[in-house]
Amino acid sequence: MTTAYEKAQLAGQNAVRTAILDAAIRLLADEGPAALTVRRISGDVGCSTKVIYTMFGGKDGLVEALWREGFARFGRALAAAPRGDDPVKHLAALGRAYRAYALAEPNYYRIMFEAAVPGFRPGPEAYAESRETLAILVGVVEECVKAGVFTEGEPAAIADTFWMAAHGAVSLELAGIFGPEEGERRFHMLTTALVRAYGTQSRPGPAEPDQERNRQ
Amino acid sequence: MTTAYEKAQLAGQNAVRTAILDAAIRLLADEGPAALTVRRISGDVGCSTKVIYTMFGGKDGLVEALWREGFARFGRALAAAPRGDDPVKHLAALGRAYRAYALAEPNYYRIMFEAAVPGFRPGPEAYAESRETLAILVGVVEECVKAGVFTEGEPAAIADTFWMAAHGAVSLELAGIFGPEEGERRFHMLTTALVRAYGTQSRPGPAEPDQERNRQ
DNA sequence: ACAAAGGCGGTAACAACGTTACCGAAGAAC
DNA sequence: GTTCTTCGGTAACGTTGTTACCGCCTTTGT
Repeated sequence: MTTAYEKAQLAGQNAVRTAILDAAIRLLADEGPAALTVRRISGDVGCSTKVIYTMFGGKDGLVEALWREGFARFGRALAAAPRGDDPVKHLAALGRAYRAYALAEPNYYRIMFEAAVPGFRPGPEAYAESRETLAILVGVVEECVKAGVFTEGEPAAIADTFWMAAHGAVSLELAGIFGPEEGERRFHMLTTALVRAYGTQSRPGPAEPDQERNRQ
Repeated sequence: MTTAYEKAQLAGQNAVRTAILDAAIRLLADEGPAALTVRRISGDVGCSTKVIYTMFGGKDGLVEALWREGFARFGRALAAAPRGDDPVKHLAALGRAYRAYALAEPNYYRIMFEAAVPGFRPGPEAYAESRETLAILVGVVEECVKAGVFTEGEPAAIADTFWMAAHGAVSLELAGIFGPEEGERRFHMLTTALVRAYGTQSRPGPAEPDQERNRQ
């Protein structure tokens, strides 16, 4: 009898690598980050723990691979949001896709944005990758500015605030603060408020000295 | 020679309890949630691990005590925000106090809002306590509505969106996405945008059927 | 084609973790 | 004064991530 692991072993080390990743992905989706133990994964695959160390350099390496996988899925989910004809509608669809992804794959989201695996912190180049995933959001905001529905402002900064708002909303919802129905209402309320704000932004004109800014 | 632990033991079990909590608090602040191990805490206090189990029922019980301590500190920080004469200014001060607390005691914040201690999930009554801490925010929003600067809307819902926005901002900043200076700019931009949005909210009047809401 | 060398992987161990069974001691109850 | 309960220290158990050791297989050199 040949196990699945032995078959993958014959197919080359790349097949073993993807077999391990698949097992980890299934484990993460089914039972959450706490089930991601080196022994459990190697047991599911049918190999020893040593293989994970030679393939990924340790648990952190494997989690980083999961981290990248999560961002890839996240990016595809955002790219699949209906574009429509109106950049504002595209922006709204992007927001719904953001929340839908976080709720559909909460364990990936927690690994990506909340340090769900105790020892793991993504490297500095990982932050760049996260921003790259959110580049699509910057593009849509740029279109909104060009179309004149957003009156002024740096697109990257505006996009960041949408990101912060969406992240805060789904983060609290994932934490259990809001139920699903309340979560959707609040998410919609927050994002539409932001759209309204940037549509009615006062020009830098006179007055409004913003003297409160640097107190505290 | 009498150790600090023996002295506390003579002073009653309450003194032992606070001695353990103090050690855990110091450990959390100095080295983060990963350093919160039963052995380490009991070693610092000078007692055996068993005491923590009789006092708190296990590590989760101790972490829950830290969780409550964090919310108490958070509540005091929010209450200390300068009230001023204008509810909008009070709201802005509240936002700055929110961010300042999260940056000043990030490990508490992570325990409270991101599951920084692996096994620990706060109980259902804990969510009620978290909302109670944020009640001050609801009160300020109510004042803004009464004063007419916020044109309409349920104060609790509006307050929730401010909470979501603030949480998302500091959560991404704590994750290292934004540097401190950029973090402050983005935080200010997001919160002022929300204030602007609720000040210019369109009355439920005609048109605006909001037909995008329940698609996806 | 045969020997030498290198690397890959399984076994078993190590340190550290949360948790608990055991048991002695100390105080409470009658 | 005797008994009984409760509390805490010791030492263990079952986990975890990680690695030293050592065969076995593949590859390379001639």
